[in-house]
Amino acid sequence: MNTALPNISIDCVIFGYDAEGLKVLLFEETYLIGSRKIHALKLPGDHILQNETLQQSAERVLYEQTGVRNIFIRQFQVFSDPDRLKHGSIDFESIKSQLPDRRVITVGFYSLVNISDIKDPISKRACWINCYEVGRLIFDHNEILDAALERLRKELLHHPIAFELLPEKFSLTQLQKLYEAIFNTEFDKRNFRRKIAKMKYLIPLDEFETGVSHKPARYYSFDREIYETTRRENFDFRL
Amino acid sequence: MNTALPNISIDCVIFGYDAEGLKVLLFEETYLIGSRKIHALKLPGDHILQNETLQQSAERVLYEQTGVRNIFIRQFQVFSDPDRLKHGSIDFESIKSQLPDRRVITVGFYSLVNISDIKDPISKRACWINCYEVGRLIFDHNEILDAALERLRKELLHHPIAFELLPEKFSLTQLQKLYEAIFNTEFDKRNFRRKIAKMKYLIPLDEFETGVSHKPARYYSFDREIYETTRRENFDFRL
DNA sequence: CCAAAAGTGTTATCGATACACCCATGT
DNA sequence: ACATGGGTGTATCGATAACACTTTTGG
Repeated sequence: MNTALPNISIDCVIFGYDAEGLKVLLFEETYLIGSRKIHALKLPGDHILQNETLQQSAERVLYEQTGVRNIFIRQFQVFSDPDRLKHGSIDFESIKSQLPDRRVITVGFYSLVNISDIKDPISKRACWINCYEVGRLIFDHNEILDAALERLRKELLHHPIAFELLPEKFSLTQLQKLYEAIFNTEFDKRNFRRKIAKMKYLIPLDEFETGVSHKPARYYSFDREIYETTRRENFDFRL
Repeated sequence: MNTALPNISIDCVIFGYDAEGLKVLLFEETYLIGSRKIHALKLPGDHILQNETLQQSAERVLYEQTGVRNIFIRQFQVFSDPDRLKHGSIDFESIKSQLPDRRVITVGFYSLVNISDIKDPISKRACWINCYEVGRLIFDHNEILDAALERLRKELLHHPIAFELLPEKFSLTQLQKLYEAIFNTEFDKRNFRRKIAKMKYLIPLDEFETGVSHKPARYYSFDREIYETTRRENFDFRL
């Protein structure tokens, strides 16, 4: 039988992107305090089962929340403070009786999805929240979210994961806006495009935006084949 | 009471450096197969206790093995394959009865120590092995070691952790040899030193090598203060 | 005086940055 | 015709990479 391991869970920071900016998928949990229902936001997560790896567990949670599979999702850090459940947006003592009476260590995963790929029926209790407007979450989930964003940025500097967040075909402006959303800054358009031009795995297509009242943008696509075969490990220890 | 959590352990990849090159600390475990004692090399590790974080657990193991505290040690990856104990240098079935009968997920830590800082009496069963000459280890420990080395290299490109491996005062040649050992390559001396010269937190001292039959090298030291205050996050997404 | 490692400079190329105007389209 | 965002080039500066000789010491 496939029981859950008692002391280990995973939590998923699922980043999504659309025209409004960078978002994160949060899940509304309901607790009873006395006879009052109270709602608290948390990251989606679960305990892991006897027969699955952490990776499989995270993919399962991701699928349950978004209905998509085969998506970029990666572990980034373990959170093991023995008191990690005692902090956060909701008073621990009030809900203690509704929580398992044992210590739980959690492994943080982060994921990138293209929001428009996701058909509506995610869980009714899940919602996309603008990444920079997330309020207080339950437990140590703010800490997990912050660490995920930091890691996402680091990763993005060296790996082409941005394309996970975009539709198959995208304009360079979309790509630039995405980078700007994630790094919370702005880039110069010409320099950005020069950089792009050096990436041989970004393929300019013969398709263009339609129905816009300005010069239509060319679409590009990301060619993973070319990327895998031409990427060079960059060697530089600038410290 | 401070019991151990049953399903979670940590394993430490402790890198050390001396004139002979980059080494890793391994631990000789003894198992009984029938009436024969057999020896197998593994990474030092332990289960974690109820009241400690993973970090504390790793620091405890590091202290037990090396006698040093306050050393750079950092988690890098969780290994959670349900069958992870079944692979490795020693036949799982033969020793199964000597292992806990449950699944164990392990968190890998890597650490850097200066071998010459370590007084002799490490555990009698521990030894330093040249990093590139490690044979087959028990369980999935080769995988953990490889991942640690990869992570060490990545980290070294952007953070000044090399100094953890060197004595307080060191020559530029020592530093270069260290980088060459870790990256398993060679660098041009002049270009290397030019790069060093830009790092304002590497302080040239008025002390020199003695007793060598060639021009004595100047010693340098690493100033963490200056590093912390002058480091800039480098922004570049070369993909 | 010899051996051994320390230390040092120049040139060519490449990548990063800063900056302003014309183009194609829908209304 | 105008408003909107798409698209392009140049000049300066700093970083990288390739390359060989002189210096200091101990033996």
